[in-house]
Amino acid sequence: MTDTKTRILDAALALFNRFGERNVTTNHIAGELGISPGNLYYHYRNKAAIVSALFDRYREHLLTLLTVPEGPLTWEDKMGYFEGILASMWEGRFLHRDLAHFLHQDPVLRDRYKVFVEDSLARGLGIYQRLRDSGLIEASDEELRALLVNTWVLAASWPGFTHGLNPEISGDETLDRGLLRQGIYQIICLEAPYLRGEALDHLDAMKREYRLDETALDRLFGAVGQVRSE
Amino acid sequence: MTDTKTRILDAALALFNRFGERNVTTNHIAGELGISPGNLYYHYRNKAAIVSALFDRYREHLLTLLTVPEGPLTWEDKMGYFEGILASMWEGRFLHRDLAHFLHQDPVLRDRYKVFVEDSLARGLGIYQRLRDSGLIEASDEELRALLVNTWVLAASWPGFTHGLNPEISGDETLDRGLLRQGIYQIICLEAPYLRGEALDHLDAMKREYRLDETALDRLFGAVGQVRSE
DNA sequence: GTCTATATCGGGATAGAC
DNA sequence: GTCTATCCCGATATAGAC
Repeated sequence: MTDTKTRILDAALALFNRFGERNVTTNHIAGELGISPGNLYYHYRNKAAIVSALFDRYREHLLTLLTVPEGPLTWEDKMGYFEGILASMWEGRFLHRDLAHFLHQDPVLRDRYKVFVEDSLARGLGIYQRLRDSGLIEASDEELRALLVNTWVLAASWPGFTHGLNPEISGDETLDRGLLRQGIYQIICLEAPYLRGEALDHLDAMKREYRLDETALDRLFGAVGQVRSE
Repeated sequence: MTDTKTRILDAALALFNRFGERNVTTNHIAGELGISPGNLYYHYRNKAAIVSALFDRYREHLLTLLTVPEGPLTWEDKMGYFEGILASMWEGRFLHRDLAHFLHQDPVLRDRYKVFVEDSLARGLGIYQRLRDSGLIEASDEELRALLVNTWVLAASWPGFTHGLNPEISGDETLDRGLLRQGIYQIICLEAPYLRGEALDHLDAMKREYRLDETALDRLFGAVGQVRSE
C-alpha cells in the first residue's frame, strides 16, 4: 500500500478529472479514500496545495516525455511521442480545464505555469526540428512554430472539448480511451500536410489506426461525429 | 440608457471574461452597476440564469454569423467570416473557459450546448464546402471535417490559452485585441496548406496582416512568443 | 498519523419595506 | 423596480483527543 500522501493525490486527480475540481470538495476526496477530512489536511495544508502537487507531477512527467532525443527519428518514434504526450495531457486534463481559476488564486503557480509552457514549447520545437532533419516533415521555421502552438493548444484543449459533449460519461475507461485516440487522430490531421518520406507513407494507416469508426463516433459525439451540411 | 436586465448581462459578461465566472460574485456584478444585490435577483432568479442568458446571446450571434451564404465566395468574404466568428468567440470566452462547470450544474444548458456545437459544426462544414466550390480551398471530405473540428477547438480554446499566459492583463482593450488577432493568425496557419487560387495568393499578406510583430508578441507572451530550441 | 467535532467564512439567495 | 437587512448553507480549515 502506497502512503497516504500519494493516495490523496491519486484520488484527487481521478475525481478532479471526472467532475471538475470545482465540484469536488476536500470531504469528497477524504470520503473516497475512507479517511477523515482532518487527516487529509494533515498531509496538505489546503486544497490548493493538492492542485499544486498535481501540477508538479504533471509537469515532471510531460517535460520528461518532451526530452529531445539523440540522433535521427523514425515514424514509429514519432507516433510513440504523440501517444505518450497526448496520454499525459489527458491524464492532467482537469488542470487545463480549470486553469484560469488556479492561476487566479495562486500567484506562484501562475509563474510556474508560464515557465512550464515556455519549456514545453521550446522542447516541442526541438523535437519538430529533429523530425525535419530526419526527413519526416517539411516546413519553414514560421510554419513549424505555428504548427507547434496549434498542436499544443489542441492537445491541451481536446479533453475539455470532448468533456463538454459528454459530461456524463467521463470516468468510463473505455470511452475515455476512445476520446483520447480520436484526439490523436485530430493531431495527425493537423500535421498531415507537412509529412514527408516514411511518415507520409504511413499517414493513411495511422489515420485508420486512430480514427474511431462511425458507430463509436456516434456513441461519443452524436451528430457531431459525422458532420453533415444542413 | 438601456434597461437594467440588459445592463446586468453586459456587466456580468465583462467581469466573467476578465476574472472568470467563478471569481465574480453576484455582489460584484451588482456593485459594478451601482445597484443592490436584491435588485439583481429581481431580474435573474440566480447566477446560473445570468450565465444561461449570456449563452443564449452568444449562440444567437454566432449562429447568425455562421449562416451559409448564397453564391460563390471571395477571399475577402472568407476573411470577413473569420474576423466575425473569432471575435464572437472571443467575446464569449468565459463560457468556453468554465464550460465544464456550467454543464455540470445545469442539465438544460448541457443539452442546448451540445445541439449548439452540432449546429455550428454543420454550418461550418457548409461554409467550407462553399469555399471549396469557389476554388479557394482544396481538401477531401475527410480532411475538411478534421480541419473543421480543429478550427472550432482552436478558436474556442485560444482565449483560454492566452489568458493562462497573461492572467493579469486581461481586460486591457488593446492587448486583448492583439491576442485575438494572433488567434486569427494561428487559424490562418491551420488551413494554409489547403488554400488555393486567390486565397493562396493572399496568404502571405494575411499572415503579415494578423501576425503580431516581435515586440508585441514579446510583451504578450514573453519567451513563448519566439520559441527557440534550447 | 488519524480521528471527531467544530469554528469560520463567504457567497447565493430571500423577505419585506419603500 | 429598487433598496436594506439578513438568512442559509456548504465548503474550507482547525483544535485537540487518541
